[in-house]
Amino acid sequence: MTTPSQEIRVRFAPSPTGYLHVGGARTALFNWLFARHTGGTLILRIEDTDFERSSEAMVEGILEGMRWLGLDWNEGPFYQSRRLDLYTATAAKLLAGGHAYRCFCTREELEQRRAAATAAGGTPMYDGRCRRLTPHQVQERQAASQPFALRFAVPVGGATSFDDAVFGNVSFANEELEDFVLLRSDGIPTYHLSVVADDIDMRLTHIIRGADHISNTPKQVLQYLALGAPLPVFAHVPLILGPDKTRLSKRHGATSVISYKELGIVPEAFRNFLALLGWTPRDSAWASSTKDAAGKEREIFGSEELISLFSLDGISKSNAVFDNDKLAWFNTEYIRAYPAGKLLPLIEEEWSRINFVPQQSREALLSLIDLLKPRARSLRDFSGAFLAYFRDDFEFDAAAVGKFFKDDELRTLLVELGLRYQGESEWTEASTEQLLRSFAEQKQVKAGLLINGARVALTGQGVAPSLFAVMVALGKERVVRRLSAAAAIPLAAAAAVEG
RNA sequence: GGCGCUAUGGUGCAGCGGUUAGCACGCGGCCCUUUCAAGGCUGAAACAUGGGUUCAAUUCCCAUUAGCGCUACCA
Repeated sequence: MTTPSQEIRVRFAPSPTGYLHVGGARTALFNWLFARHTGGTLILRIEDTDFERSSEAMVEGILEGMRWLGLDWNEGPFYQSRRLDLYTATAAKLLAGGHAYRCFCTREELEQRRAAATAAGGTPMYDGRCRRLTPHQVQERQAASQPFALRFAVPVGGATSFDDAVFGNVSFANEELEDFVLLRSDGIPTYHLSVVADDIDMRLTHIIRGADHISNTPKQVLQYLALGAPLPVFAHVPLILGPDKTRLSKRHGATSVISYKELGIVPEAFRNFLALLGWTPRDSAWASSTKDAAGKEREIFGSEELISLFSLDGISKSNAVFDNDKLAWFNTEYIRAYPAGKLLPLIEEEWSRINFVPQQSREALLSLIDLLKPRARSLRDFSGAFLAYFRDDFEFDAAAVGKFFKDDELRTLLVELGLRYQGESEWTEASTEQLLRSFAEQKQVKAGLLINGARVALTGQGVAPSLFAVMVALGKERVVRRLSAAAAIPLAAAAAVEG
């Protein structure tokens, strides 16, 4: 990491018209990684100039999403709705410099002309008629207090281009750009004006944002030029698509970041997954650190690694499909790798969601978590399938009962096994296993039958850690109690499966 | 429709003129085994199409096709 001659300043500028969605989250993440990598500054700016659609609740939702992902910022949040003076001043500058003009066309007129142009097979673009108004005509209309919007006067002819850190040189013919609106007739700035005014005012050096803004960029470049401001580096990041390769939307399921929290995803896993959607570490300088012991490429990167590895030139140009399976894999990897102490607070959040307070000591909880985490797919398992380890009130999984518990004789045997365990004084994995195996031999049944049955009776699940480890974790008292109650395990569950 | 961008297995990426086209997720098989994971071994699976440039194209150029984006007094 070299010391930049100029401080790096980037921003995440969401519009609070919805919750933080995965695309926005990745943009935020890339900005954050870039800022942290370069020792720069990350600014949070709320683009709420669309008063109709913006709300404070949405701002809170966005902040909550960022906090969950562990993305912090250095300045802000700034609200554009409170910086209106800057925009009108900037607009005045543009007007004074001859780069903008008043447009008296009404919304209705505009719509009509657009419809007509489309019907005629043409391109619906503002025809610039108010740009040709004489000073006298403008004066007249103003005197008549006709409402007007302020439009940018796009240069005639030529092209506007910029060097994108991801896409390279991108160029647009000026004749393709229409005289876009800077200030609406109510005096509220449009996005085109407020971004540029803010990006200049906040001295941003890099603009990292979604590729859906590429087409807007020339309009912004033109304003920088007109204002005599230095151009920042633009870096457009490809979009995230759903499995059907269309833009990610509610239709594809969870799109808000916070819904992944509710799904039991570990934030760091989500971050790792997101970082690798559209970005990969550039090999060369970090070759050793991106390979595992066997020399294969790794994909699990902690926050610090991600920060040190991040660079703009590792961003790919094509859109990426959000893959839930891969996210699930990252999640299990993180859950397995986390020490129990780090997992506990996350699990406690899960429990509080279902109003459950465990009675065990912290030590007991930690060892239970260590026992269970290799099999966890989600934090939700701890508030669902794994509940039998933490309390006596739990459900029997119908499929498990159906598969391992059909036999009536098995119930009798398990009850008897419970009685045997009751008489045991030693309680270790070895002793419990030995007792079960000799009991099986004595009864002339396969040990596996009892093991499978006992697993269901003890945990309610067909899937569990090693049975004898479970017995030790549960403790003798619980094991005896649950085995003794084996006869009462609901048959309905089994019937439901068979039916 | 116009303009822009993109195009390697099902998915995410690597490759940056000459490779048996690599890795990860997912999928199949085998081993391990008390269940299920994990783990070990292993298998199937890709350079969109057509032209160029070049001794040589997945790689460079151009078309075509497809996908996505923009096309508002939304952001």
